[in-house]
Amino acid sequence: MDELNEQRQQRIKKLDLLREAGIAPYGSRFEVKDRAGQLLKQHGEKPKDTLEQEKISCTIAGRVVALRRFGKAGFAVLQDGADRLQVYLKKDHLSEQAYTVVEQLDLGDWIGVTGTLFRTKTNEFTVEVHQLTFLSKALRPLPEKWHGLTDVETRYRQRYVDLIANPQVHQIFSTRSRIIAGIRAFLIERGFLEVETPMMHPIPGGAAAKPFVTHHNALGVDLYLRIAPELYLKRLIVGGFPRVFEINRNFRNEGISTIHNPEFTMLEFYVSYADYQDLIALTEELVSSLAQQLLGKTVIPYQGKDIVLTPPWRRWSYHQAILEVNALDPSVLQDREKALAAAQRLHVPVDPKASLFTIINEIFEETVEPNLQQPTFITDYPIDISPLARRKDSDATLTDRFELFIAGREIANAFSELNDPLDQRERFEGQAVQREAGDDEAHLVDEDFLRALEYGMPPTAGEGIGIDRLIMLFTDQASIRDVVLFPQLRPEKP
RNA sequence: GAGCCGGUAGCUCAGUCGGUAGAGCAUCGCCCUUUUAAGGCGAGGGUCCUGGGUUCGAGUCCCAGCCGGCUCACCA
Repeated sequence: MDELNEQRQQRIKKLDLLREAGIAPYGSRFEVKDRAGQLLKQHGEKPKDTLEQEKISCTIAGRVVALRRFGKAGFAVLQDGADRLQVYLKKDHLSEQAYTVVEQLDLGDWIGVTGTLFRTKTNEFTVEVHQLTFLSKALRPLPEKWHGLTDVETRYRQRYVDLIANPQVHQIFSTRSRIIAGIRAFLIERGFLEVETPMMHPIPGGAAAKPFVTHHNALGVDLYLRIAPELYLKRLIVGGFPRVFEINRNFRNEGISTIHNPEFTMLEFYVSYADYQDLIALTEELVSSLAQQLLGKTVIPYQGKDIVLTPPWRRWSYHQAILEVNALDPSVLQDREKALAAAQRLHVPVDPKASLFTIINEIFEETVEPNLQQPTFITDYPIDISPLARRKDSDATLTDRFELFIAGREIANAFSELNDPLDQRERFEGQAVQREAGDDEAHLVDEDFLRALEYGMPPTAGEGIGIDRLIMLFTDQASIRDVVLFPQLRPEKP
């Protein structure tokens, strides 16, 4: 803090000077009549003469992000949302008090101005200011004007500074908001009801993941931050809502990486009477139409490569993909020893005691997933790794399920829901066996969920989409931390 | 959790072989009424991440730790 004091003390001194001149350094209401972006759009292309004839008056507010003063006049650049507009501050045009403000102005301060639009000698679209209202004093200096703020730790810890200094970061989070709004509109248009289900669960369910634990004092019970909303949303299908969705946070007590944050945003939606094939079509339409709407195209750049979101996307069965990518004989899918040998040959590290489906899944993750750069629906997952999904009619060892991969990452997971309460109970019991065998992420039996299914759930298809990863794709970001406003970091030392 | 890389002024960064810690921007003073990385002249500003050690002497070498990034592990 001490090293900051020089600049900070200077600014506090100016703050006092403003007070002495009768100006509130932390003001109140200001009637903003115009926005910089809208002025640029409406008048920004008009030639000098036209602006001089029209004498357009405007009132805008914003943060001073550049200041070029000379003698008794100067230019400031105001940042108003995503837009920047230059204002001209000339002593002759301002009251004595207003010019006092100009003299004490620092980078970072907020001001409101009223004036007329014109073009400077260098043809810059500018507001000639006649009235100036001081709105708020910044006591800390802004990062350097040319390089901005690049220190990654500071960018994440003090996102407010990142947003001030880096317009492209501002843009990413604006896009994030528009993507989520677009998804919401898409679903509501198709008859979905948006719902909110509990974030605190007595039994963490709906996914295989380690939960965060918390405690409710009055009830005297431990609760878990949800790892997925799935089991609650299906209760609502039982309750008779035919189409529901929820966009909200899930919490998983696991590692942090460029594609994992402990809290992340998930869209889950459920469609009565539909199956997973219907969701394949819906997913293609949702993602490609969002791309068209927000980016104006369905072939989008991601980390130096083009991703083709134009439907239709590739469909590839889980087992076919494993066999084709590795040129394996189908018998490895049935024989644990053969699978183990194949894994070793392919340099896929596996526990020699692992079950057949675990070995096969390791091979899938190691060899197939990285190849799924263009959008691909991997279908027909084995039942052993799909405890909530409906069995295939044609093969009881597989499920009516798909996962969507783009850029080598899982983006969505969907299936025809298992609505047979007796089968579901058996699956939960199978999970309990896996849990006892040491898999602490196997699903827990949720008796109330089973009771709900026993009241009858219509045939239903459900899907979860990882919103942060989708946003990474749309905004061409390599790290989830760059699409989450306040990513999780170790607490700062006091 | 492991490996690699990084942490020096408010910000962006240099710092040679171990020998008094630097630049640009920002800040302060003076000049300047159309600039736009404005300009000119002058000035101030440092827990070199922290703690040990080696040394006559450490930003620099060694050890331990903290924080961050990336990769891996983990995460169906």
